[in-house]
Amino acid sequence: MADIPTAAISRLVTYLRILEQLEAQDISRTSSTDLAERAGVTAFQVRKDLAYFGRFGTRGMGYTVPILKRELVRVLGLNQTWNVVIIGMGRLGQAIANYPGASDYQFQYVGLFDVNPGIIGQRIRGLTVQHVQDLPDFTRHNRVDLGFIAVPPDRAQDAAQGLVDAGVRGILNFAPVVIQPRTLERGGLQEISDEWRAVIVENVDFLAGMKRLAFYTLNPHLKETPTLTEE
Amino acid sequence: MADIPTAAISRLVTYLRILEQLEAQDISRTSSTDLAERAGVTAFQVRKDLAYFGRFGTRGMGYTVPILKRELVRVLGLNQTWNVVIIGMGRLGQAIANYPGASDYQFQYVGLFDVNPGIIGQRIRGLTVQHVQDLPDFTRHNRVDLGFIAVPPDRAQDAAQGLVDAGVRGILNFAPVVIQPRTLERGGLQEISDEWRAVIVENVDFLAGMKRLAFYTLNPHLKETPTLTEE
DNA sequence: CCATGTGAACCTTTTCACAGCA
DNA sequence: TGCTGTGAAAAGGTTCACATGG
Repeated sequence: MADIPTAAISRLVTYLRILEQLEAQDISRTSSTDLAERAGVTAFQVRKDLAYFGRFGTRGMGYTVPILKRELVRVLGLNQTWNVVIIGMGRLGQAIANYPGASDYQFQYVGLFDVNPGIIGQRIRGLTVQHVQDLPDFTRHNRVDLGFIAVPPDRAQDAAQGLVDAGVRGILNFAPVVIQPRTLERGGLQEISDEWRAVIVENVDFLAGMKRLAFYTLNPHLKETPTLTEE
Repeated sequence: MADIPTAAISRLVTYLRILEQLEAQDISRTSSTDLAERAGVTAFQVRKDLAYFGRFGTRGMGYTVPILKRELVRVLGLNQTWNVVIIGMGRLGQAIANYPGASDYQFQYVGLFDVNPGIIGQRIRGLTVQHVQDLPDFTRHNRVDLGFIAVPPDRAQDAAQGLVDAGVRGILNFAPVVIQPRTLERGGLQEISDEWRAVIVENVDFLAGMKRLAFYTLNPHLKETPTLTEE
C-alpha cells in the first residue's frame, strides 16, 4: 500500500457518504457506474480508487452497500474513536461543535478552549469552555487525538504549536493561514522538528473557497466540466 | 490563457494572503523563494503558478509586494463586487456571514434566507433574514452573483436548484452533498441543462476534512511531506 | 453474460535546469 | 551577478481496454 493520490481519499469520503444515503434508503446493491453518477466522477475512477485498498465487489454483480460501506469506514479509520479538542469557540468553533454528523463517526469533542472571558465557562455540547492556557494540563489527564483550530488568523500558529506541544496527532485548521512546522538546525540544515514531523495538518479554508469561486465564475472555461457518466 | 491546474488557483489564493500579511508588515519586496517558504511549496511552483498569468517580477530583483498583490487580486477577480446570498442561517450560516475577511474583497452579503420561523425576521449583519420562498422575488429586484448553501444535507440540492433558478453564476456549497446539475434528454442523451452548465459549484466540506484528517493521521506515510524550501 | 479489477496508454502537473534580463 | 521566466524532463494521476471470474 503506497502512493495513493490525495484526491482519491477525498473521493472515498464522498463514496462513503453516498453509501450511507443508499443504506438509509434501504438500497443494498450498487455498482461503480451508479456510484460514479452520484459522486460526479467516472466509473473508471471509482473502481481505481477502490482498487487501491482491496477488492470489495463481485464481478458481474457490483457492490453490496453494507459491505463496501464497512470497508470504507475501516480504510478511512472511522471505526475507532477520535478524541478532539477545539481551540477557538467563537461563532465558527460553536458551529463546528454543533454540526451534526461528526459524532456519527466517533469524533468525540472532549475539550473546548478559548481566550475570551465572555466565552470561557459557557457550556456547549455538555462541555465547559476552558482557557487555552489550561490545555497542557488537560492533555496530561485526557487522551486527545486531534485538534481543530477555529481562532482568528493571527492566533492560528500559536494554537497549532500548543496542540503539537500537547501531543495531538492531527490538526484540522480552519484559519486562513499556512501553519508552519517548527524547524531546527541540524547539521547546518533546517529540518522540521520531530514533534511536528509526526503531526498531520489538514486545512478547511472557506475564504479560499470564496476566492476560488470568484475566479472560476469569471473564468468558467477553466473549470473541468463535471464528467457526465461515461463508459 | 488555457488549462491551468486547479491546484494552482488554490495556491494563488495563498500567495495573495501572504502578500497581504507582508504589506501589513510594511515589507515591500519579496521573491519566489520567500513566498515559497511562507506558502509551504517550492519556489519552482511559485514561479510556474505566476507564469500562467503573466510576468510580474523583475529578474535579479524579485517581486514588489503591492504590484504582485494588485495583479493577483485582478487575476482572481477580486477587484469587483460580488453580491452574495446565503441560504440557511443556522449556526453555520451565521458563522459564515459574520466571518471577518469576506468584505475585504468585495464579497457583499445582500440577502439571507432560511425556512425556520425562529430565524426568519432576525437581523444579522444589518440584513433581515427572509423566507427561502421569497428568493425568486428578491432576485428579480436585486443583482445576485453568488449563493452560499449552509442548509442541512437533505435540503442542499433544493437550495442549489433555487439558486440556479434565481440566476446566480456561482455556488459555494457547505453541505456534505454532491450537488447534481439538472440533466435533460437531448437527442437520446442525458445532457446538463443550459442554466446549470453556466453555474460554477465549489465545495467547502469540513466533515470531509475531518475524515481525510483521520485517514492521514492513521497513514502518515501517505501524506506528501510539506516540502521544505528546496532549490 | 456482466461488472469488477488492473496493467498499460495517455494526459496533466510538478520538477528541473538554464536561458534571459535587470 | 541574482532571480525571474520557461521549455523540456520526470513524476504523478486518470482514462482506457480487456482479462477475470461469479
